[in-house]
Amino acid sequence: MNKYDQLDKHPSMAVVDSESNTRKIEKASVGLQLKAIRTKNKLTLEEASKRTGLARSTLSKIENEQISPTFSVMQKLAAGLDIDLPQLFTKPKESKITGRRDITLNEQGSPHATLTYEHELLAVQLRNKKMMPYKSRIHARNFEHFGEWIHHEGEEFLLVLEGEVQLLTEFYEPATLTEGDSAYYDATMGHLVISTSKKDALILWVTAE
Amino acid sequence: MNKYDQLDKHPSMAVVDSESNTRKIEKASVGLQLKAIRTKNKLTLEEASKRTGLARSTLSKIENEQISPTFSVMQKLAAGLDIDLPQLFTKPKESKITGRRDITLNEQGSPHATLTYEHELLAVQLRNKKMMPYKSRIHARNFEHFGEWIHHEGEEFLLVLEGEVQLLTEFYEPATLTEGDSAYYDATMGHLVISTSKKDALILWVTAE
DNA sequence: AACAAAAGTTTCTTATAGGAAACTTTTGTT
DNA sequence: AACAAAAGTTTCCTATAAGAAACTTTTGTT
Repeated sequence: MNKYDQLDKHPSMAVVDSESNTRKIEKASVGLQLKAIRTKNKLTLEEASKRTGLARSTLSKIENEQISPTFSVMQKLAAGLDIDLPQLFTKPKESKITGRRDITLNEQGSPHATLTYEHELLAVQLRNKKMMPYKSRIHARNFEHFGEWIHHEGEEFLLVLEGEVQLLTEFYEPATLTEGDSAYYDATMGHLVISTSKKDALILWVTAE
Repeated sequence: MNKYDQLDKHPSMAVVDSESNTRKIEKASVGLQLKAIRTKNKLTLEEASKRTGLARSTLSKIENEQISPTFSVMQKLAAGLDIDLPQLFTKPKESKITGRRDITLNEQGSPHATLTYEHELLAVQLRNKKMMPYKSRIHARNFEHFGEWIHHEGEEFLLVLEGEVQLLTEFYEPATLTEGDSAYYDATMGHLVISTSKKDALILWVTAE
C-alpha cells in the first residue's frame, strides 16, 4: 500500500454553518491541523516527538490520517505544542489573528511565551464567521512590544472590560481608554494596545475583514 | 477489580487560568462531561448508544474514565448528542458560552426604542463600517417582546457585560448567559434576548452583514 | 552525480480502545 | 420485603492505536 491509496477512516462532523445556519457535515481533520501547526512552527517530526512524548511514527500516522488519535494523545499534542486543544480540529480561518496569537503567546522554538497578551478566542467552533471575537488579557505595564506596530487587514472594534489601556496608533494621538470605553479603527493602520494601570486589563476585541 | 480501584489513565492538560494568569495543570475529563451532558438530557446509556452508534459498554467506560476515546469516537458523540465537540472537554461554564453561541437580537433599522431595550450606538462617527457595535440595556423581567422573533441579515456577536439574560432562538435550546458569557449566531435565524435577573442586563452587541 | 545525513513512512509488535454479552446494581411495583 | 425490569458495569474478545525499528525519500554537501 503506497502513500497515495490510503483510505479515509474518519467520520465527518456536524457543525453549524453560520452562512446557511444549517447543520451540515464538514470534515474535521486532526491530521491536517497538526501538520499545519507543526510545519508553521518549523518543527520536524522528531522535534515534535520530543516535545509531546509521542512516537515519531505515531505523529506521522496521525498527520496522514491513518489513525484517529485518542483524546489522551490529543492532550499531549496540545500541551507539547503549546496550543489550545480545539486548534487541533478547527480551521485557522483568520490567519491574522492566529498569526498574532503565535507571535505573542506561543512562539515555539523559543519556548518562552511572551507575557504581554493572552488571547481567548470566542466562538471557535463556528467556521467562516464574518467576525472574529476574542478576549485579551493585557499584562500590566509590560512594554515588551512597544514600537512594533500591528498591521492587518480589516477593521477592529474593542471594548475595555477591565482596567485601563492606552491605544496607540500610527496616525492618531494616543487614547486612554478605561472600563466601558470602546474604539473602532481600520486595522491596516498600525496599532498597539498597552496596559497603563497597575493591574492587568481585559479587552474584548472583534475583527472583521 | 471493583469500580473503586480504577486507576486514572489520563494525563493532565495545561490550561491558562484566567484568575491567576498562570499556566496550571488541570484535568480535562471527557468522561465527566459526557456524563453531565447525558444525564442533563435525561438519556440512558442505551438511548445515548442508539444516537451515537457506540456501544453501551463503551459509553460507560468513557464516563468512568476507564478508556480515552479516540477523536473519531468523540466526533460521533458530538454529532449524536448534538453538541459541539469542545463541550466534551470544556467545563460547562465555558462550553455554555462558546458551545452555545448561536443566537440574539438587534433591531437597528427599526429605530424605535422600546421599553424593553435601550440601545447606545458606538462609533457613530464612522460611516460605512463593516461592523455595527452597540450596547443595550435590557430591562429586567420585561417580556413585552416575548414570542416575536427578530430576524435580520448578517451575523451577530454578543457579550454579557452585566446581569443575566436568556437567549432564545428559533432552532436551539434557550441559553442562559451571565456576565462574561458570549454568543455568536446567524441573525437570519429568529432570536430574542430577555433579562432573567431582577436587575437590568447590559449587553454588548456587534453585528456584521 | 554521489554520498551522507536528516526527515518522513511503513512494518511489525504490543498496548489499549471498542463491541457483544454476561453480570451487578438500582428502581419501581406489588 | 420480594420480585421484575431497567440501568449500569465488567468481562472477554476483536479491532485498532501507539511505539520501536527498519525502510524509503528528501535535502544538502562535495
